[in-house]
Amino acid sequence: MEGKKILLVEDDPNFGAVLKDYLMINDFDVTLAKNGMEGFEKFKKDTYDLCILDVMMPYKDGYTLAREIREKNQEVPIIFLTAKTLKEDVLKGYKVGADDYLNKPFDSEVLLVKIKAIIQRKASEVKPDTNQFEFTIGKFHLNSKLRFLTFPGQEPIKLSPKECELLKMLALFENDLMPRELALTKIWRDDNYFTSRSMDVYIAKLRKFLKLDENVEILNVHGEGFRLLIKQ
Amino acid sequence: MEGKKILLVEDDPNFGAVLKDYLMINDFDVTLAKNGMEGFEKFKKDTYDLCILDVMMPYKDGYTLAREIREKNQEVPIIFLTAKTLKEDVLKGYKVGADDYLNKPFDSEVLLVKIKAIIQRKASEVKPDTNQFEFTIGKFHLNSKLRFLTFPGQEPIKLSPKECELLKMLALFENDLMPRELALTKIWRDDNYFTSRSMDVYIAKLRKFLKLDENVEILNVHGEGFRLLIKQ
DNA sequence: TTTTATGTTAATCTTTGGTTAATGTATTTT
DNA sequence: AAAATACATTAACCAAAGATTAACATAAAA
Repeated sequence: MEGKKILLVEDDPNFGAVLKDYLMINDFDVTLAKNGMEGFEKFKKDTYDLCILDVMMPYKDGYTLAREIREKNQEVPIIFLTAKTLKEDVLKGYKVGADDYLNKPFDSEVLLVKIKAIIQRKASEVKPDTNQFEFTIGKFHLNSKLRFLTFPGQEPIKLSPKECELLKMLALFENDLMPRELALTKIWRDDNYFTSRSMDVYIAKLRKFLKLDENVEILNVHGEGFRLLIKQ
Repeated sequence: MEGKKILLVEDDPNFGAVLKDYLMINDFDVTLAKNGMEGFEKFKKDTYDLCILDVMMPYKDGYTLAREIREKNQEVPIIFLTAKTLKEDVLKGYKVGADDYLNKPFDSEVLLVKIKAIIQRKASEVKPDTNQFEFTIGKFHLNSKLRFLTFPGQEPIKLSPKECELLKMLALFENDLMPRELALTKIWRDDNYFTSRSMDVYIAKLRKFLKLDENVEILNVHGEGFRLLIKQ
């Protein structure tokens, strides 16, 4: 549950700051945006596990923002914060794809319980895309669930979570460019100098493993990303 | 969604009847019980897709009933109806394993939306067959009802409830990953540092028992969970 | 040729898991 | 009621696994 990324969009700066601090104390990684516009910009730039949106905001209200977020991402859970308890609002929220509704003023402990319940629920749902976990990479076979990379006549190689996720993503883009930025935001959940270097380290590790099959190779596309090349 | 069975436990006969009718008009198959005692009797006699429990009831309140229901069945969704909005009550409800909370007076349309959302969610969850209680684990045989683990030429080993549940869950995932989080939420009903360590202690105990058969092993998948490996 | 991006190794830091034993807690036996 | 028991949780310590960072080397682009 630790380190889950939350996008908090709240126009009241005091309340926003307090709530952010409270969530961070409880081991969430919180990004605060002070209006709908900024919220959507931040949403596009990163990958979040949960969005908490204030309904009443100037320029762009919570519902509009939620609809925009849903266009980009059908999965991410959304919680609305609202002072209103009007039925139409609640129904409107559910229609836009809300996961829960919280009336202000609310108890922080209740919010925490709800957040945990929602994140846990989402985690246990079957995701159609991410569900594939068996890959053939040249003579190799990758099981990304058990994190095993097998090669005929060899003991299976155990992969670390990062090694495994990276190789899986390369395999999904087989022979095609896997953008650097994509791997960083999806796997490292952050895109900066250090995570970028970290990724390079992992590329080196994978190359070492993949040496067993001379027809498999990870190529760099300068400034763009990497390419898992599988010859013939 | 049609014909789903709902157990409605509500002591106010007027309100109960109205709600029952409303739900039946909306194609649910509703059984009404007028107190906790009767509710539990009816629950044991049939299989329901959802329970809607009033919190405030004479003799046996909704929480107590929910706990009893949870003992028999960890899966069935529970919605509480309550006039109170006290924080402790909400938290208590979630701890007992509630799926949602509704404050009276509530809007019937909202209730309907919630019911549908919850039933749909539960339907999409994968549930391993929890009724099975006989397992073959290599040369071992586990009876999870009597909590006996037998090995040819040995006195049967008596297992404690936790030992047994954990081994059973591992057996259900035989040779596949049993996610740590799943065992914690299902068996320990909580997922935190201490329950996690407690589980590790139980894994150690099970490993000790399983040593008798060198083809049976509990492997760890770092950060993910455990795997009951049964060789050939 | 100067800057920027990548390759690689090793050191350091962090998180997770294994194990034993002590402590807590409820139930049963005496 | 006290003692015994069975079981579960917590603590403590160590080991293993994994991730990041630093440092230096090399390659590609501006």
